[in-house]
Amino acid sequence: MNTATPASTLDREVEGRLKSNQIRYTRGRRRVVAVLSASDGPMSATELHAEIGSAVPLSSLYRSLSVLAGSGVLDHHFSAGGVTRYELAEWLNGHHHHLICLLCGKVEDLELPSAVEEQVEHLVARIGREASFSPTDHALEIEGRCTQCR
Amino acid sequence: MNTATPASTLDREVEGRLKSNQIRYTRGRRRVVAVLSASDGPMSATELHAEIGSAVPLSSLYRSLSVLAGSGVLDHHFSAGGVTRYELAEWLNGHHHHLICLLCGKVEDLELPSAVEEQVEHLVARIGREASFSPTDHALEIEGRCTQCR
DNA sequence: CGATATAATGAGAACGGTTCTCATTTCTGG
DNA sequence: CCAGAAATGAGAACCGTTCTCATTATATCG
Repeated sequence: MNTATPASTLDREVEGRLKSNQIRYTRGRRRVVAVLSASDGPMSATELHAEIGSAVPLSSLYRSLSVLAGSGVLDHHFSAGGVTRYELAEWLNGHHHHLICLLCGKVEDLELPSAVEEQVEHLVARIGREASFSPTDHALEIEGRCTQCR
Repeated sequence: MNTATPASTLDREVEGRLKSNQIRYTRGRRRVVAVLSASDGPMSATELHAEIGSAVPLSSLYRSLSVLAGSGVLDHHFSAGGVTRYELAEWLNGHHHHLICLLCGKVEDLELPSAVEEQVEHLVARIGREASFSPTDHALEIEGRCTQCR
């Protein structure tokens, strides 16, 4: 998702970020970014593999994912079954929260109205101050049943 | 954690919950609950094993964890390396959020002042309505650096 | 353009947290 | 105590992920 950022712009941004680390923006990595930018939530290696096809073997896919995450192009988070899911990092995708379906495991991105988001930011900052913890990121994770599983 | 609930009361509550499902509250399971009730954040099977000692072998520990989670005594969530961490369910431990250290991986429970928590509840309810999603639980996950890793 | 260094790829083995199997042991209720 | 049900323990199996290493692609410089 990112209709405000056409693929070419996205690619340019990613390429720039990678180049500054001497990392090449190869075909396999472009596919990963393309598929993730079209998704409305984080995807696992297996899901990406299914979407991309056997052109990018699993071992390469896994490596691309960790390279992209390591250079800040992707964010990752962890779900049931020891599975890691990836999505475009927030500087590419925008800050958002997650709706997590307890039945099918699907994770959907959720962007809050800016007024509400501001409240959350304030809250997080205050918590950091009071708990002597240095927050760098936050997400409201809402668990429940999605439309499909209702 | 849970100074308002002495171990014996906790045990009684857990035992009741299990009994209604024909599940026995055995020594190994008591140890798990005891260690978790003394922890200030969720623990992995490995961490529990280190704390409890070899009296409860890993295979039994894993089974106890899934039985306890399955009957609603424990909540679980997922972290790096395919690791699942467990903690007392909210009806035993109280509702809370998480401070997650990006460096050492430690997760600490965080209870919000009730006024603030109420705001969050409202927010979650509203989101559910607008996104046609049925929220059953939520947590604000705050990532950053903990006191030790500062 | 061609040479060379550097990074990426692909196939398969290895790893590690978790789950499963099954024979044995422990509980519980009658 | 006995019979049935549930839990245990040791080890094998599972599966997502990471590693290894030989090969291939890419970029840069002369």
